[in-house]
Amino acid sequence: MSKCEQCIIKQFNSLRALGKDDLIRISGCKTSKFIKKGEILFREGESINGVYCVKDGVCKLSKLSANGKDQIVKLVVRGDLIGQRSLVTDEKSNLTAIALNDMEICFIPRNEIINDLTNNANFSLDMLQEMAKELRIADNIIVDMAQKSVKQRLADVLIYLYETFNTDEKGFLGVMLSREDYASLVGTATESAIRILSQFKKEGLISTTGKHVKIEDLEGLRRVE
Amino acid sequence: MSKCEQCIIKQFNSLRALGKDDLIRISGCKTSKFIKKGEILFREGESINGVYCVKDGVCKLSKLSANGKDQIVKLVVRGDLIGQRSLVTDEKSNLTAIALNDMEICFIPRNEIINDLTNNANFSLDMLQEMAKELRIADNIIVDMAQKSVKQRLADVLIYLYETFNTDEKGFLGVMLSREDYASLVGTATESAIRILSQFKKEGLISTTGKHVKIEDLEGLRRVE
DNA sequence: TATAATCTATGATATTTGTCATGTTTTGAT
DNA sequence: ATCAAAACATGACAAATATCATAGATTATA
Repeated sequence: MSKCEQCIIKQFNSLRALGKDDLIRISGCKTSKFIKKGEILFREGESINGVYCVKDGVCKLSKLSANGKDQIVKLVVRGDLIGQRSLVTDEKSNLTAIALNDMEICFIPRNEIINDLTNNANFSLDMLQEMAKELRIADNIIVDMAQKSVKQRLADVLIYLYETFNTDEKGFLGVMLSREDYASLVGTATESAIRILSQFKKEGLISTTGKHVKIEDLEGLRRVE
Repeated sequence: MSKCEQCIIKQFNSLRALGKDDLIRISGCKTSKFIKKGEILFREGESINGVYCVKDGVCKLSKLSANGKDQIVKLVVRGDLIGQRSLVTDEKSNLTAIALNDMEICFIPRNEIINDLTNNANFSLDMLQEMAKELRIADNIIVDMAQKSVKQRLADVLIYLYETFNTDEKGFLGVMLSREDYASLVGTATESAIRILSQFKKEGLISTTGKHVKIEDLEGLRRVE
């Protein structure tokens, strides 16, 4: 099993703020897991009791709305932590986490890391900064959800995916989502998402082969209204 | 001018986590202001360079969307801090703050408080917990924006206002918003907000006298679909 | 207190989005 | 390779929401 103090992934999250001794201690009690595509890490309402550090793969954080549809709030990628909020507030999870890929993750139990939060100002400040960034992003999403059309939001999602996951050798987006996931990211009906993707294809903005999506005209997507 | 160390308002925000000495120091360099209804505290893109502590009154935090409409992201009330995010990340403001009431606020310059954030683990942890709560609320708003109808969102807003501001002697909501503000909170056109408020009146859920709104049937509002 | 400016209200209509139905394609398991 | 299940696609229609136009009510101010 790999050691936290040597792991490059920690550069991408608040664990970078911990000292070597703390990392060695944490390394000793962390567990490492492989999660298969589609598997559930945890559900809304469950206690997480620790934080996950994503070594590889992608995962969606979603919430069930009153009308029975899942809304994806955030995609979590390599290097991200999951569960900081519950760690900090000691509440049950507000979201459900489901792997979109095969994932490799490490789990650090709450007991082992909660003291670092109260004693290590570097660590808590780093986490505070990360959370401040997330909050700004969330505010921007609220504005977009309220003010942009479904078509614009779907174009935004495609641009976001392109910029976040890049493309594979063949030029396809580095993450494969179902049409339902697209709908759930945008906050629309699955049929609407399908229709708009079809329209984008006709307009030459994207091309698709099954679930594989290729961005053909990034600037065109940016111009969608 | 009132002294921070004796001020009861600090109980409601992270300043409660500071020690007496720090509060006395901060008290010595804070400024106190009265802001009139409609006045702008700061605009999107400006540097705030400190935090505001709201002693009295209400203020809206909004963001201009691409289509030219303002979206209200959050209402800030007595006891809240404004500008923590910018304090933490040292970025310019992402939002515009406009008073909905006559307000009384204190301003604490960044330089005076930033060291507390890096040195005082109690303070940064408290702020981290507050921000974690805000982030959960923001996630829930994203889901509501994406999945609920305008009518439901407007009913939610009325319930939120009732629970947050209570009512005056005559039973009217403790905060007075324009129809445009209602629309901007919900994320819809002003005409749509007006129409739905009219409908709520006809259904006996609320009554209005000019800008004054009275909740007549709270449970009915909760049942709106 | 007049008068302009702003806010509220409502109708008519267009546009967007959701829902239901149906057929096709892809995927996964045996 | 075959079959069933799931995912994708599209048409037809309904519902929700936005936009434009217009008029009345309220508010601020000279």
